[in-house]
Amino acid sequence: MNTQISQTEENYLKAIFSLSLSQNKAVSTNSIAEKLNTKASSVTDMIKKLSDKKWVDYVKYQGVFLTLAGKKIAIRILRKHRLWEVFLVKHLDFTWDEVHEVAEQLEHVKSEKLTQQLDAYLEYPTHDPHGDPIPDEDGNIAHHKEIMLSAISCNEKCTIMGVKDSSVAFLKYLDSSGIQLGTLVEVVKKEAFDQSMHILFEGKKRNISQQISKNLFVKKHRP
Amino acid sequence: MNTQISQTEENYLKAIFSLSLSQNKAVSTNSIAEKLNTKASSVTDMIKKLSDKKWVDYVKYQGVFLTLAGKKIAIRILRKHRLWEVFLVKHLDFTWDEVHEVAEQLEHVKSEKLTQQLDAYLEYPTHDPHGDPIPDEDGNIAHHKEIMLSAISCNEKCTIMGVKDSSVAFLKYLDSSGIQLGTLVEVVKKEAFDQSMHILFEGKKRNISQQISKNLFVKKHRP
DNA sequence: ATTAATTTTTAGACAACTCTAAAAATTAGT
DNA sequence: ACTAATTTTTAGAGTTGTCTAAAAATTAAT
Repeated sequence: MNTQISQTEENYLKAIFSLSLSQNKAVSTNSIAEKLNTKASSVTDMIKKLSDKKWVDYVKYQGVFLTLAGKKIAIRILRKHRLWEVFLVKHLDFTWDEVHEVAEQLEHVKSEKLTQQLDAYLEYPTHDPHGDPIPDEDGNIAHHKEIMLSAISCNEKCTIMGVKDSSVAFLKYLDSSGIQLGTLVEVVKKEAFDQSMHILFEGKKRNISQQISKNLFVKKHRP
Repeated sequence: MNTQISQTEENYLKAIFSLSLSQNKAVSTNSIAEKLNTKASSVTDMIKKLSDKKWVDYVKYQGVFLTLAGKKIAIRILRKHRLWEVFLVKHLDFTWDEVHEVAEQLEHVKSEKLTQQLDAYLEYPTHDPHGDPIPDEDGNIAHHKEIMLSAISCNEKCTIMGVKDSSVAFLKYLDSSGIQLGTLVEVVKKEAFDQSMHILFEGKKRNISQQISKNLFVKKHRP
């Protein structure tokens, strides 16, 4: 059995990890296929391989769970991905909607020293440019409490902490609106009709749809 | 035909480029196989593919030449490799014998913006940590005149400009001797017997074998 | 509780890259 | 110039990861 992990295997573990975060059931073959833009039959093949290597627990027709070993690998890749994102934005003038594609490649570079030194060089950042937490060397993830802007009531204030949807289109929309991580937002009014909300930030007033407010993580300010 | 270049194809082009520098004949199948630690039959297969893609000119049993397009790709990879080496040494505390392996991975990351921004961030370095020139954006390489320390006469002075052999073993030897790029060296005496030479640098005297002096590029000081 | 719809797996095939062993071409030696 | 040694290519096969189409299992619906 080949002992070296391939980029493809890494991508599968990363996808399974990410899917398992938003549920506590086994991860289905189809959901993995959709996430990786591949076919269910390919996923089944790969899952068998990952299972042989003891990175997932697999029961036929029942989907998979990551083992501890598998989770460790997935988190290590996530850590690299997010560290590189910080590097690209902080030092190479990338915007937050440009980093993902390049980080997808950089995350597969294998060198313990590289990761550690990069972490140190960036001064041990805790979050990436989208507000997602960066796992530490031991794999601990400081996950933010998941409060969405859509859950904030009238006249309450909050700070933008992260994005749920990190598609290029959404990030570009935020840029054009002037909304960034750390932006202080006050909810002025909510429309019962379509759940859109009027918000106030940096002196500007805006109306945002529920689709927007449901994809922004916030930290509520104490009243 | 697949239009995207694979990492393997990139490595072949890089190897052919490097081999073609030290000769002006066609590059042989065997020499490529040796360089890439693979078998001649695998090389033949790949060469056919590269030839189909118009990256090499290939005549059966006669070896290959890079086409202009092929050379351009090879130089672009070399540029990325050396830029990353500079980054690793300058910012991430890597030593010059550690960088190669990691740069071999980083050089395959595909992003024009990444390369350009990295170049700018490093302030447009002209040489990598081994003294090898970094091609500019247009592929121009400022190649140093190839004078070896072994060709320097008694009582002449010179500066170490680069290494020919960049194996880990050789680089470590140099470190332990205190020889670095930029070190000013005076040739004190040459033994006719074994061509070893006595050199003086930074107040220290040393005897070095011909194997060493033949692998150090130098710039002669005007008399 | 059967049938229908959906999901998942299997079977067979293909593309990229690799290998070993044998055949063909080139080069070198006398 | 002819044989011997070397280099290169071909033929056939293995590995990884992918796909389509069909079969099997699970889930949903009446």
